This record gives sequence, structure tokens and C-alpha cells, in this order.
Amino acid sequence: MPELPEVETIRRGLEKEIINKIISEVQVKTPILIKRPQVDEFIARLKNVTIVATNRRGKYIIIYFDTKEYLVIHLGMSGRLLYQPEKDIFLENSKDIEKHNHIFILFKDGSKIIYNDIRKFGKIWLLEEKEQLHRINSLGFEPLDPSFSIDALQKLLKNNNKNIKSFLMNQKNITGIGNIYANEILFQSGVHPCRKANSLKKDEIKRIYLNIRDILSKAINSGGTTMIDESYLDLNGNKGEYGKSLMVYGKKADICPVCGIPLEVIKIDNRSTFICTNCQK
DNA sequence: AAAGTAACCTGCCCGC
DNA sequence: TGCGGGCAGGTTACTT
Repeated sequence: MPELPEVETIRRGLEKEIINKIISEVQVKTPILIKRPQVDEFIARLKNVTIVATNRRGKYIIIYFDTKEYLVIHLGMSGRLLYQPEKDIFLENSKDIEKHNHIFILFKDGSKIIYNDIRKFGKIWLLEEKEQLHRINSLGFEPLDPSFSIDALQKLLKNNNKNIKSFLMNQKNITGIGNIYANEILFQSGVHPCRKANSLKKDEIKRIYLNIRDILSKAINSGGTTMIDESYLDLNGNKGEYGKSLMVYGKKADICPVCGIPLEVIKIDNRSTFICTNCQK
């Protein structure tokens, strides 16, 4: 589910709501989600710590504590973080939602963060200051960071013989792009997703580069993409508005918004890929 | 060694 | 009405 814009929206929510809060207690209903350390230790080490900062790397959320320890959270396909300012908030469909509440982080002021995840593909680690995760160290460029330049992209592409969509979705190249935004970036760049990365011309690379930054930025500004099923919600339970700006993703049996011919759906790496064969060459 | 496939889970939608 | 198949924003581990 959540790609960079959704994860960044959630991180901003955390920055706004939980900085300086003190954890009074952590409850874990689904231990399998905690990857490190063991659950008992996880709970014990989080007691009485203060939240001092948040960060994001690709699709990973990072929460730092005054103890110098830090929490790493990946939401998988259906993970959510939900903030509740106090007890007994009324939620629509609360039974369906509550069924998938797995972890509760309670704060001394009575507010809490709930980790909710229908499919349980998410993962959480609590790490010491000197501990690092290989999976984060091996991530590629942060696409909105100044270090991600057009030259950097060009170099990566030159040495890559995969198709451009697989390239964009490989987190070791650029991190944070998933299926929605890969589709949108390639459509708006006029590049067919099956094109080999090392075959792209300079003007195509430039368009892809600009669209990566433009689309991800706009999606963040819209609070991410909530599809009809509403599986993505931000920290405060709000939907993201970028779905209204999607041009091809999810538009099965629809027409190209630019030229009007029927869109096609193909599979790349077993993921649905929406294309206009007239606009994307 | 690259490329394809299965696995991890739950829920929804469709066709029969 | 029910059952099976396919699908879903992700990533890793195993197989050819």
C-alpha cells in the first residue's frame, strides 16, 4: 500500500502529534510483527522513553527516542498508524478496524498510537543507537533529496539492463516508488514501462527525472493516494486526495486522459501495469 | 547469475 | 447462496 507520499504524510502526522510525548506502556497483540528484539524486551525497552524526532527513509518510518534507541516501521501493503488523542473515540466500522489493531503505544498524557494492519505484512524493529538495518543501508537514492540528480539517475540507468518500470520499483536504485507512482511517472513521461533502462534517451531520462520529483511532491502535498477501498488513511484517519490526480493507475477499462484510446493493463514482475500504447513509446 | 515463483496474510469482487 | 480464482499500495527467500 503505502509508497513514499503516504509514508511521508504519516511521518508528518507523527512529527505533529507525538514529539516530546512519553511512552507509558506498549501492548503487543501480534508478536510476529516485531522483528527485533524479542517482544518482552521490546516492551520493556520502550517504557518511559520520550519521542525526540522522526525521520523517513524510502518507505520506512523512523522514530528516535531520548535513549538514542530508535524504532523502524515498515507498513507493508496494508499497515496503518492511527493516532488517538484520548480514550473512547467513536470510529465508523470500528469493529472491522479494531479486529486488525495489533500494537498499542500508550502515552502518559492518555493519547496513543495504534498499529493496524489487515494483511500483517508490516515489520517493526527497535534498535540501539549503534545498531543498523542492512535493508535500510542498502536502499538507493532518496528521490526528493538534492543528492538525487539527473546525472545520478543517468548513471544508474546506463548500467541497468532491466525494464524501466522494474528499475523504478527496485528500492536499491531509488527508494519510495511503488506500483501507483511508477505507473504515473512513466505515463506522464511518455515512456513505455517495458523499455530497457539502458536504452533511454537523454530527453526521456530528463522527463522521468522531473516527473519522479514532481509527482511524488504533488502526492505528498495532497496527503497521498487513498483508493476506493480506503485502505490508506493518514495518522488522523484522513484520506489522501492524490487519487483524483491519477491518470492511469487503477483505470482498467478506461480511456487515456490525453489521447482517448483505451488504456491497456499488462503484467510486469506480476504487478498490474497501466499503459497508453499511443502516448508511451 | 539472472529471472521467475512462492511465501507471508486478509478481504473483496467476479463468474459460475 | 456459496465456492473458487484472482486481485490488492510490498518485500524476501527460494527455485530454476
